[in-house]
Amino acid sequence: MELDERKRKILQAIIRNYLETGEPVGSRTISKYTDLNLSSATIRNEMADLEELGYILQPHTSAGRIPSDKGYRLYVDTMLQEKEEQLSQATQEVKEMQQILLEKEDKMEAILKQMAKVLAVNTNYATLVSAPQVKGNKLKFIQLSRVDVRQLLTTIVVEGNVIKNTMIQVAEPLDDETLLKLNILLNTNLNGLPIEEINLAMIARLKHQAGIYNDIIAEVMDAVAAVIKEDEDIEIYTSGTNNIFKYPELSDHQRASELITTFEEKQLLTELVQDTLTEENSTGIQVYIGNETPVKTMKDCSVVTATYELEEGMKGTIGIIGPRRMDYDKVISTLKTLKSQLDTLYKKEDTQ
Amino acid sequence: MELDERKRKILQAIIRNYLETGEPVGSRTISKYTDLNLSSATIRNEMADLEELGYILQPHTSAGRIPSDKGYRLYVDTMLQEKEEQLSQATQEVKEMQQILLEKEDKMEAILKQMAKVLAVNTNYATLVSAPQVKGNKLKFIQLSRVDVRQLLTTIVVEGNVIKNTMIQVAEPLDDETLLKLNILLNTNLNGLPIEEINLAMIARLKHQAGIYNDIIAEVMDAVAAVIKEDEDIEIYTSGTNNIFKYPELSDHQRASELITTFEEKQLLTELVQDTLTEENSTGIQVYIGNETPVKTMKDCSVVTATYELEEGMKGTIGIIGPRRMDYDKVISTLKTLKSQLDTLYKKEDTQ
DNA sequence: TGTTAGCACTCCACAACATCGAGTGCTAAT
DNA sequence: ATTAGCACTCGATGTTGTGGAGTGCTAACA
Repeated sequence: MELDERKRKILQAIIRNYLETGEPVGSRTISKYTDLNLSSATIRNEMADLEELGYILQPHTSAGRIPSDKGYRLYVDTMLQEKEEQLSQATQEVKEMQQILLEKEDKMEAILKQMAKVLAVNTNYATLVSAPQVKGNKLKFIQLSRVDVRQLLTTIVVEGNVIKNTMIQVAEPLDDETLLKLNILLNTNLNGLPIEEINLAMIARLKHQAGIYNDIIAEVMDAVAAVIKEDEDIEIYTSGTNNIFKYPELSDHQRASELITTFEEKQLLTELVQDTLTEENSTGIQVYIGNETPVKTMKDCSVVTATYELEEGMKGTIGIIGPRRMDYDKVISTLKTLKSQLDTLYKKEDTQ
Repeated sequence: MELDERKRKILQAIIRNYLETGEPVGSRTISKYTDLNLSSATIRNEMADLEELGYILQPHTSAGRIPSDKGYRLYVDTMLQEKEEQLSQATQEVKEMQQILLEKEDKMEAILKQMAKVLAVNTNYATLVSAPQVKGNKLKFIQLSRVDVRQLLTTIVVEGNVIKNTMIQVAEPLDDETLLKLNILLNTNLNGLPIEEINLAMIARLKHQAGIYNDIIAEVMDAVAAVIKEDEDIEIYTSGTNNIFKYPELSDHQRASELITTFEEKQLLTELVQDTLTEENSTGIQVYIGNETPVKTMKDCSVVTATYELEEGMKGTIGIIGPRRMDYDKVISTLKTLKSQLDTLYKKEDTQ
């Protein structure tokens, strides 16, 4: 059996209708909904075929049909309609984002949180934003300052202006000259190095050069190591988790509790983010339908993600999590627009 | 009508039983549960009295009784049993906390998150931890560093070792000498000042002294202002929100959705934290029962909070949010122990 | 006078049952 | 190939009835 044009149209109609209502859709509905001018009986025959082909399924014998994962997949891959109006509608949220990014000060964290929130409010789905990873970035600046007689402050700036601080308690006071020497030593040796390359061998060499300042160097290196390590567990911000209650198919106790937990324990989401970052395709947009998602607790959800790249190597993820019957059109076009805005942001800034 | 000893005992028995089961408790149950050796009929009479006095109520005519807010209040105020075993049991979690605090490095944020989590896992309630506020604290260290030709890094350390950074873009490069001068100017003028006192008048004076470096001073002051402002909105960490699903009385759609939203939009919790911090009583522990809580969405919950003080003026809050029928005994003793641990932490550290 | 046994009554929870209607598959006619 | 018609299925919804837990009240008792 073939999936001819008419079957495709009917499938499309079924999915569209189901996305709107969330109810199984029957043959009579389709018979009127489409401009195919076919009777419900004909539709019924076609539907039986579509079911056999695996694109739709029946919750029970005398109910209408709902799309299967395979059906959604086909829809997402080949049937999305990029209407103009849709696009302009999508930019609604994107405009708000731009506003946020313009006022961006330097509080990356606050911006990302805000982004997640605006997206959630506008889409009525749960959202997720991962902070850009500094993977492969270079150390730009390192400094020791004396804050107190026995307290030193390590300040480390990585490319992309990620700033980290650590306090170090020293056993015996350092004089200004020593401090200056240490700073020069650190900067000449470490500046410009990708943070991943600052490893044990490097530390050993520095310790050697440091001579009597062994202990302090060791502590500073620990701080640097902490920075590197810290960036390994990705920061993820979520918003709109309560939106799941808007979709009955997700909000029974069992599922709701699992999902809420997943959103709270953000490390459960890293798998998703990682997957997105690695499996990047040409558009930078990925759609996970139902069981396709890497996170098992989301098997009844669909997830649409976009990978953005602020600067060379600074990649992050934006994700939207909702029910299978998600408004893919809107979500995808929103993410596409947002992604392109973010992608060009750095360049713009650079040339301004 | 008086609340005599027997009535108290019956009330206590009703509450205890209800805390365990969550079901309305009937006269027959109490008749056997207590060692009063009274028949169910007698209990019934007493229960009618207790209801008239407002300590208990009936969900419907032929159901048992459940405690009213007034009943819970009396229980919490006068009937808590601080068994020894209870206390030692409570310290279970506290020990984990101590562990966490010992490994504390300097990542306040991580510690607080972890604290919230451990508490949530152990108690089966939702938890909240607010970061200590720096209110009234003094500026300890301020420094400008050149990171790049046109980028300056402002590092500000406040007492209690809260560190803030801001990047400043400057129009034209500064030479080393100027930078040094600026640093001296900033430190001599600002060090030791309570951050609240760094206001417009101060800025004006500095601008005057700064002469041609007007612009940079202005920017630095903005950064300082940002630090102050930032500490106004309290940081709150929550955990175990999914625990609400363990209590049927909280987990219908309506309530669950509201609660989840409240926990996600943490600013909705600031009111609670503020209230706790201001209305501090002798024990430092506060119990809000049902409608007593400042947050309306929690009218079906009870909240127990503790105020801890790391250093002079650095106060924070720990809270446990659960159903009205919360295990007050356990929660309160856990929080008491934890609070005292935190309160003494700073002193210990200082003298070690 | 306080306590208790007994009893009629109330009301919810739960199960059994009936009903309705949307939707189907199939057949036969067009 | 399409469609009208029909018997059938099955969940959703509503009705009814029964059981049991619990009450309040009364009368008897210590």
